[in-house]
Amino acid sequence: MARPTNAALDQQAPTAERILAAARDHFRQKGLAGARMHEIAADAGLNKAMLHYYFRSKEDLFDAVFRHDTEPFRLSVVALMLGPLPLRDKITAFVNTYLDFVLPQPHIPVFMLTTLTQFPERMGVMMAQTPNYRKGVELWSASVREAVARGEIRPIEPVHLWQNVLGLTLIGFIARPMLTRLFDLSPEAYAAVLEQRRHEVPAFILNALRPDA
Amino acid sequence: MARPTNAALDQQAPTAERILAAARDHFRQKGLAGARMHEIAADAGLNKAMLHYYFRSKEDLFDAVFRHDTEPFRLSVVALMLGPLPLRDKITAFVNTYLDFVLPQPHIPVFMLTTLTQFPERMGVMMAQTPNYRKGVELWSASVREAVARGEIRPIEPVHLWQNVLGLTLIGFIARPMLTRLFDLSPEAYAAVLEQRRHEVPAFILNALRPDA
DNA sequence: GTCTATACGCAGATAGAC
DNA sequence: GTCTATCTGCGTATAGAC
Repeated sequence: MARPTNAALDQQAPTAERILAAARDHFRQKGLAGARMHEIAADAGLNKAMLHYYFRSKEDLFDAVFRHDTEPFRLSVVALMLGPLPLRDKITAFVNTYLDFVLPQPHIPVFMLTTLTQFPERMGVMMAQTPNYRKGVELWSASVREAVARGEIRPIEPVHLWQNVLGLTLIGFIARPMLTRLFDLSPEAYAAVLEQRRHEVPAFILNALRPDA
Repeated sequence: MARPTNAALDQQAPTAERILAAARDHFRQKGLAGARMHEIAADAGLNKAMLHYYFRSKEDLFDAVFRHDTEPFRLSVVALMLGPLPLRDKITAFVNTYLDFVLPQPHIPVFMLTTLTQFPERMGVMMAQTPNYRKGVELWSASVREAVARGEIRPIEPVHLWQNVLGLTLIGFIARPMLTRLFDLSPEAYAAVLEQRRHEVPAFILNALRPDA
């Protein structure tokens, strides 16, 4: 017998895990306000009381989901930024790391961004749970400025380059409903497009940064 | 006496307008599920009953807001795509059109994208309210392919180029909470960054597309 | 730990006077 | 058109038996 792909349906898993897995699906797709505790309970094969037994309140459950969804990714990115790679390799590595995390769970980007927009105070909480993030950003900025000074890349501000990398990488997940309709793409065709971003995005960025000969 | 900037507070405006203006603020920031009818009513200087008198239900009110927020922009973009400009000018014009629409109302991008993610069926409704959108997309794709064939730009698929233009243009509005914290930018400094996108984005794209000499 | 039953509040929606 | 008062259902959360 094949294992169910969704942990929420795996009756073997410990109760807390089943709840978290079910909660993820609902919070990612409907947000904090839109999700319903009884639906989460049903998907986890339990009733509402158990949710409150394991996680005191809806907000606590939401916090657990949000943290679980973002933490490993944040830590990877900081590690990457602190690492020894030269700028262009860091860019490529970031794109690949992002796609590896998000392709299996394509709702995460919208979930993260809308949560941070609706509750900006959570950004502070997240940073507090991300050691060395400030050092990572400073190293990024420094290495962009150095590359510019050395003439390796065209002049660009670190904020703008970071924005460009991020925007190009996540747009496919955020604008999915729009892009599939506009270009009339099947789910399979769209999955292929997302996979192509792995090469398309770094190539686009590195071309844009290439200085005149 | 200066006119209040927010139409919701303008006691002179017709009631329906005041409701819509107040509703926009709430739906943009909290979404359909998170917004509260009595809060919208209070901001419009009315009570809940009036909201239901003018707009039968919460969903109807939401639809009106969503349409109002997206329609003029959609129509502009289609007009632009159907127009006579060469590809590179179309890209620049798109960026500027987008920024003109969104800079004064920076919550719109997240509002639009989360709405379409949570209720993908609305994409169909939107398309039905956007005449010639299909022709616009086809013309875009054709002109990208022609430019590639003529060697004016590096080879790239139309979906990818469209994605890149969109991602680079809207990321600043979507990732605002993240970027301001990471790079420690004041609201004024961040506003300046967004304004710089007007030049930064087209320059980045045109560099990326530049074929080898 | 897991359940059933229930408390409690609040949100959306309506009735009906003015 | 605008209001006050009210209905109704539903959603979170708790009590308490097993």
